Amino acid sequence: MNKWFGLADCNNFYVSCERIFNLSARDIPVVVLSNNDGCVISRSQEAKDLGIEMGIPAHKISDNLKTKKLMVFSSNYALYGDISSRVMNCLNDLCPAVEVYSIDEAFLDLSIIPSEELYDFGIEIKRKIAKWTKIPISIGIAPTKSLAKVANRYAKKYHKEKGVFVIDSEEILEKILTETPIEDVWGIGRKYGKFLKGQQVNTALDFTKLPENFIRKYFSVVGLRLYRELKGESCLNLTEVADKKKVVQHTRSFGRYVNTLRDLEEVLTTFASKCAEKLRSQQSCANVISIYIRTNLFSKKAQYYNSITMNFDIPTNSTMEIQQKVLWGLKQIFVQGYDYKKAGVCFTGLVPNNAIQGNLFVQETESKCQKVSQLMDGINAKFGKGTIKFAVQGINTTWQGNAGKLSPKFTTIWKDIPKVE
DNA sequence: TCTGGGGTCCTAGGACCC
DNA sequence: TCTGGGGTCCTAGGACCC
Repeated sequence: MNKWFGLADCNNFYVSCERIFNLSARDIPVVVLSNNDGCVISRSQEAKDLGIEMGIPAHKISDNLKTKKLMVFSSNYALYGDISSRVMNCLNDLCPAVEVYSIDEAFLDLSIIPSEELYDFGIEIKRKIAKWTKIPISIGIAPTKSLAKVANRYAKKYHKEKGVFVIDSEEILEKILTETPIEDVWGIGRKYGKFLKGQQVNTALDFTKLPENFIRKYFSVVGLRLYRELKGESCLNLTEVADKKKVVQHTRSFGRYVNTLRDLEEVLTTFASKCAEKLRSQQSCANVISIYIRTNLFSKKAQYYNSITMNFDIPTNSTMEIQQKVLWGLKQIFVQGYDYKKAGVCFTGLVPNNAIQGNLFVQETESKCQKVSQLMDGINAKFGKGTIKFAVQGINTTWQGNAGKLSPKFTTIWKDIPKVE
């Protein structure tokens, strides 16, 4: 039996989320900015038409703000995350099997759908998602995941009205691959794209015509898989259950410069506490923690970067234990006299809670710390994030990033729920 | 003035073991 | 003085993704 993969991808996802509740954002150019209102990370079609590029710094679109009717939003991840899970739930209801690939994309296993019905099936999914969630999606369908990606891109670009495209014959496959520039292929980034173009490999079709030993020589097995997938041989399966994270981190730029040890303590213990919550929510403990602090890379002033990596005697996810480690580590790397702009905390060596190796030489304090963390999680779940935290995390967190254009958390906070009057 | 954040996988090379 | 070969594990760095 033939395999059929679908790729459902939300169009301009963050912008589309903002448009659900904000009617004045429809039909005009809209962009959503990254954390700290730094860069453009989502654009409506109208904003794309204005020539606003993906990833450009926000200050470079200030002209558009003045002269065009451009609407700007700070990113509202509480909203996007919630809308995303609604879309994914709908896809789960409609499809035999779903792999959530990112906040706005999912692979679908459509192998049981008769091939002559695939297109209509795609149209129906799209129609229902639009009706149920107000999010427009595009769907690409093909015999491999990589080709479903290609088909999806093609649907967005050339079949915008219908938003569905199926690669179901050799002729169509060849035509699509010819019309897909190599740098637009999933898995071909800037570096490989440049290299391939230098070799006169300009389209996805050119790539599939290369001899296999060329691929083996210049690409890893990832490239080889892609090569085979583009030729129609399915190498990547659908994985319905997401694995636990292998790395958990929290890094942010600040809304203002930070110069004191005390403020950095607030920052890093806050970041560490967010990570600890993430670790507990996936029932993992960490063996290793790294922290770093840095000045503003884009500034001409004196630069400083330093990091430290520390091991725990026994893997932990307890906020208290972690914060003690952070405070000690920060003292090792902090140097007075710089304007700090960014910091981060990263946990690695993650192990499941129930598979923790004890340490002969350390007395286990299993522990009040654990209980305190669990209690705090409970309180914060009930009364809202940040209801209770450690004093070291500070109260007047003036270093927090800018988010001047933040929309309400329409679907996740009671007081923000839209009212009909 | 203002430039994001969180991930994955693979490979090469060094340390170490028998 | 002569000093092998096969293997594992870990880490850093690079490439990519959304």
